[in-house]
Amino acid sequence: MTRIAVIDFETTGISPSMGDRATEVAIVLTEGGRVVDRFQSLMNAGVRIPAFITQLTGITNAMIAEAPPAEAVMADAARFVGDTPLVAHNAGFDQRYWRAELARAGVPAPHPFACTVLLSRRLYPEVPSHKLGTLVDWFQLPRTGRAHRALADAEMATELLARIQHDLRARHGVADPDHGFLMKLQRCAKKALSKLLGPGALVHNGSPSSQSAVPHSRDTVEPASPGHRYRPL
DNA sequence: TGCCAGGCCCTCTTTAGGGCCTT
Repeated sequence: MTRIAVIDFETTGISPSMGDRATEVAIVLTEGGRVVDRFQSLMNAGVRIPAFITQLTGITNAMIAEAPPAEAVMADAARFVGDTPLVAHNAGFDQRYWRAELARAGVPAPHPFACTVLLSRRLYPEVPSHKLGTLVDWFQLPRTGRAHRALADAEMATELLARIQHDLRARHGVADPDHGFLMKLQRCAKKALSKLLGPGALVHNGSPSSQSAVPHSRDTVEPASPGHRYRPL
């Protein structure tokens, strides 16, 4: 069964190379397109959170002060992921934090990252914006919590990934759009898409509501609740 | 308060510049 882990970080800024650190990580583990496990934790990296980041995410310095050390959280996260390939929305961002924070924890980070922004740009050129929130609204995907919190964003990215995989099967006849195929698709030049997806690769069929119903990836699992580690009952 | 980076992508391009996307 194909496993994919969808990850999202909340951070103090946009660049770990400029000293920014992760403040929260969430990972949604899927198997065969269904959510089978979740991991979420705030983390204390010993840095202060800028006010505008608190305004954006709702994560405060007081919340971080009570959180476990970043190195311990990242080691747990790495154990949770194992060798499962990762997916993120704007994966370059999350991959940089994944590598930077795991390096601080002394843990290797060889995981390949597929990117739902790149996949969305290739599959849905008609969408006016490829921001996660815009795509969720466009496809009428469920929202499970406050945007810009790690677990809620990871859940939304998981729903978007399910939509992408559904459309690859239904519209393009891809029997198994696994992580390897997603990596190949996101690297594929737009002019070469028809070779990978067929002659109708860039032909969309109208508004999202006119398309066939897509089963949600979280339909069979319990909704998220506060805590450090989430497991479906 | 707004900027900080990095990779992708488009175009009035390719010897470049700027928008998008993430926090």
